[in-house]
Amino acid sequence: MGLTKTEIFTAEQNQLAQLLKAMAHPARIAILQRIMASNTCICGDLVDELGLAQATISQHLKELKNAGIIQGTIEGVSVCYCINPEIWGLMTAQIGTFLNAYKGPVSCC
Amino acid sequence: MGLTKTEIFTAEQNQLAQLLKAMAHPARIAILQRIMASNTCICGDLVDELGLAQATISQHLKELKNAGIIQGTIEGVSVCYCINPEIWGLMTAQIGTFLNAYKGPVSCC
DNA sequence: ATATTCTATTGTAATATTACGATTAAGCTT
DNA sequence: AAGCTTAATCGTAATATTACAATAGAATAT
Repeated sequence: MGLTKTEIFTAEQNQLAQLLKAMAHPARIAILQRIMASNTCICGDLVDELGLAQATISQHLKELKNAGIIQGTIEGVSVCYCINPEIWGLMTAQIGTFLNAYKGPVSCC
Repeated sequence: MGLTKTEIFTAEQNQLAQLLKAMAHPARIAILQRIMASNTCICGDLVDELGLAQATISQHLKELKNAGIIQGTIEGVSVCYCINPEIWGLMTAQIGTFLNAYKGPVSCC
């Protein structure tokens, strides 16, 4: 045990869960907010601004990158991260569809 | 180590992360979708319809309840779960604000 | 070439999550 | 009361996550 039974769920459910999971950590939310705040991308600034070790930031960035939410390009000696516009759009739509499926309290407990 | 350093993040970041985390599992997404599908609430139906053990479903329901996303009322011998309208609304707004903070690719990598 | 800077990776410890069998608790039914 | 149904809880095993020090890799600067 201990591992999610992905095979019993739909691809959409698994994908949505994966995207939500990628953002479901305060550090990663902070990272995404920081990237969005400066249109121009950043990188090692995150290490200074958030109070986490460099290895930890790098690990969080990797998770966001694996989920496809951000992308990084090497800019000389440093790495420039930014939002992946397509994935962000798809994700926003997918989350919106899910959340808007709720049509208020009809007759419930 | 091994525990999230919540103290270095804002209350908003921690709260949003917590809500996202509560939904960041295909089983919990399936549960929420199932609850939304039948306006009228369900309970043990989930055990039959999802392919997970009763204890596992109960555990997932508990997490959703802890996050405030759903609420359960005892209905005789069974328990009726439904969406918590207020939290759902707040959550939708909070996630929307976060996702809409991204204003497309301005000049990035 | 050597040093410096920046980031990724490796290794590791602490903790959390996921899943399920077994048990308990609470409410009907007879 | 005794039995049945439904759901929560406990205990446990397997795996995943979070965080960091230490190290490695890659590009620039001296």
